[in-house]
Amino acid sequence: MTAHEHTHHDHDQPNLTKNQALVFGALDGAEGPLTAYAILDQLREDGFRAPLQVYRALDKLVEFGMVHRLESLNAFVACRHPGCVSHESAAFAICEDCGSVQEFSPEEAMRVLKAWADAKGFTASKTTVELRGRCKDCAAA
Amino acid sequence: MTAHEHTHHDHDQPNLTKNQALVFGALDGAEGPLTAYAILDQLREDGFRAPLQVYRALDKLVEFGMVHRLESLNAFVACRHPGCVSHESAAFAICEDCGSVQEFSPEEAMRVLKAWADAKGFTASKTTVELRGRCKDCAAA
DNA sequence: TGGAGACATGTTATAGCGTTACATCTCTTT
DNA sequence: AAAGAGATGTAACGCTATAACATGTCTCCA
Repeated sequence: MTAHEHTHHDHDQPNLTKNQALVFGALDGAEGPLTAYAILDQLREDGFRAPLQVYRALDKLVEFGMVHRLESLNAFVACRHPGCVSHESAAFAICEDCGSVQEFSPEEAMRVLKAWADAKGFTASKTTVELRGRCKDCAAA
Repeated sequence: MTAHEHTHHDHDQPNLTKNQALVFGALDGAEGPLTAYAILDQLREDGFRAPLQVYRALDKLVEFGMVHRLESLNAFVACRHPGCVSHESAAFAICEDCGSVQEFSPEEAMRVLKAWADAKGFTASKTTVELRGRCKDCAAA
């Protein structure tokens, strides 16, 4: 079972290893983001025993572009790029009331950031954009 | 000694408490970002003994807009807003080679993000924008 | 004047997130 | 069969952050 043949952020679904498939399944089935330890607890019945098993799988899944890390939460979500846009331009709106996360692709904003980077000679390998606040539903409640 | 009378992200320099002043001094004198524990170690000779002393001061300094938290590093930097722009629109370019951090204010990008949020009914209380990559100097080397 | 309230501080313990180091297993290739 | 590469298992540890509780230090005002 191999999980290679990948350049970087490929759009093809790679052949996942057993652990990668289990971790992705946990994230894909979850409503919101999960921490590594939450995933570990969920996968104990599948034989998971140590954090490293989760982190190793997460590293690969992020590399494949199938999972995003939310820096401001120290948590992970399965990728739901609306319209199947580039994984490079992902941004997240995180509701601090209900914990929901919306993924979106602010391509115009990303262009502006890239323009700044180009002008400064900065080569960005990853761009993190996260909005923390209150979602529509929670604001209405 | 008081450190109040603040609405939110005031531009006035508040009267800092002893601990706040020490922590801010450490960050302001540092070349790059510092973790809370690095600050703690640096302030042991000033009587600091526990992480909480640092975190309490950091919370206030962030609230005052004098310090930014870098989510992707779990570290903190003194604010160096070029041109004294709003603390609300701060972004950071973090070099993974040399550890340097450039703060900038991509107001156009922030406007685009705010427009998305408005359209979705999302009220953002904080916006995190961090570029990870390679700075000009390190690319040249 | 002395007590109440508000805020800052001190201290210990603990919870949560992530990695190092090392051993083993399973395939593929030759 | 031997060698190499990648995946996995396990234990121990280190870094990041907070909970809970105790104490100190002011100001205000009855």
